[in-house]
Amino acid sequence: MRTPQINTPTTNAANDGNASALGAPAFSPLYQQIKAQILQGLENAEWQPGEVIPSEFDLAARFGVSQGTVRKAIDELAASNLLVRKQGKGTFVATHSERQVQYRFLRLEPDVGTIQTEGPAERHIVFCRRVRASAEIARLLNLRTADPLLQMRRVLGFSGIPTICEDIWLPATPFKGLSVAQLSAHPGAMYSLFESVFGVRMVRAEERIKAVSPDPAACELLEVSADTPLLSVERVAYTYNNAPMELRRALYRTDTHHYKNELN
Amino acid sequence: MRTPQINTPTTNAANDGNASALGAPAFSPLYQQIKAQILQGLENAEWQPGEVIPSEFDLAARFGVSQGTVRKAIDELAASNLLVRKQGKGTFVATHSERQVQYRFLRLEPDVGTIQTEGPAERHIVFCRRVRASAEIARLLNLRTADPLLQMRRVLGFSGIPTICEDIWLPATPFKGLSVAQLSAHPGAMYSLFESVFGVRMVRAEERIKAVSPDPAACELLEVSADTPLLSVERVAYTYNNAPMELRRALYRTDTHHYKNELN
DNA sequence: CAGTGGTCTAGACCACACT
DNA sequence: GTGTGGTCTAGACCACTGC
Repeated sequence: MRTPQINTPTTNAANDGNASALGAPAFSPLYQQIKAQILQGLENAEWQPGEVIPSEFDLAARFGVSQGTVRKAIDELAASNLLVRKQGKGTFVATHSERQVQYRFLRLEPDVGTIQTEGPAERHIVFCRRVRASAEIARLLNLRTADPLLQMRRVLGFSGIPTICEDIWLPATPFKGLSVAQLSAHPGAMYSLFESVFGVRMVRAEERIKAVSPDPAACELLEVSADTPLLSVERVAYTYNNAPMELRRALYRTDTHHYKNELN
Repeated sequence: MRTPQINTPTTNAANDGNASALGAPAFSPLYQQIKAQILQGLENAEWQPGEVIPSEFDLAARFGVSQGTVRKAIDELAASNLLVRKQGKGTFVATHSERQVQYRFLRLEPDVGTIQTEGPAERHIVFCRRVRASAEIARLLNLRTADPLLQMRRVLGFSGIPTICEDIWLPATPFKGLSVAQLSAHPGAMYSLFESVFGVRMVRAEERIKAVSPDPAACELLEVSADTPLLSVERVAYTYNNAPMELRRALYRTDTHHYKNELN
């Protein structure tokens, strides 16, 4: 939000082709630069989740471009679920708590057709403690080995059946002060808490899925026998700038549920 | 491509608000109608995969709208991977054979970092026969029970290790004449053959994933013991109009590979 | 060079929400 | 009504491709 400067200062309007003669081949369309500026505003928490951002005309004036250009920038941010447009009201910073789907990245759904709404799911936190990063976890979270982490284990159940058992690792610094009490008290999903209390917004995630046999601990927590195959889902969730902020290793029971994926 | 007519004939240019006073609340933006018309052209095979479609200006003239409106329609079709834009050359009908990724919907990748390119994968067709649809398969493919189907079973291997075993069901009518010889002869992926020989283009797919223990037949084909958990992937692939055209039930070995998913 | 898609503008009007 | 996002237009110029 600092610099209304665009590309080379020489030709501001229209299009100025490559930025600098004899320079790097870097050229990005105006709307990409606007997009980057708005993204910067989001990272700097200039606007909080749920708040409106300035109108397209305001932003256009601020950046010295036309409304259509701002529009295209916002279009892309809205497509990445970072902003939400509401006709007649404004453009809002996306938030986790408002979402219909309580579980942002959870792709598990019940086998039976429809009626079973899943309800709010029973949550049980097994433990929450401070640990140090193993080499592997450090690599996935882009930290150094032995960096401090928070680790928690929890079980999610649907209709009284424990279905998901997951270990969660978080870098200690951004989540300083996170406690079991907080986790238990918070009504909504975990990402909603991260957002409202710690200002950490998860933007996208990558999952790696395998089929495994459960270890004894998981057998007990999920109440299954040792020969029941489970879905192993390793998820790394990212904030802005592709910065990894969370690692989850979960085991899903798939006798009554399945992992649903849409391919385009 | 038939009717250059848009919404109500009364006001062609600009925007005419709701189509008919006192009529249904149906209103769709011009670019959506253009999009539908282009889609119609794709369904009617007016342009073949790999071919160019008319330029934005040509289409704009044909439909009696501005170039920007056509552009927005094409934008959405390109976003759904139905069209591919190439600057300076034109807009092309998307094709499977041209794709870098040989396997359109396959999300399995090797665990080890990078170097192993996977190669072209070894393919082995176990059988291919005519069957009749069970109630369940008929439901998934939007057919009637006992409708004629083609069923084939095949095994895919990477680096000499059999990794995927899948059953494929296809409605017999659109795929009349498909033979093992054809399948074996065709160099590329299966969807490429469907497209070039039978004119069936798969546009999107849905997968349901579970963890299972293999049945004896799968054990033998995949060379694993009965207590090795496998990923069960049921995929329904759709053409235009959300018409299901293929059902696959696959088992993936996940000891050396994993299913990779990106969540946004 | 002409033709294509890609970007940008300025202005118009529509649909929706709030007051 | 005013202000917001949503659609549409007409025209300009840029970037890339191929003749």
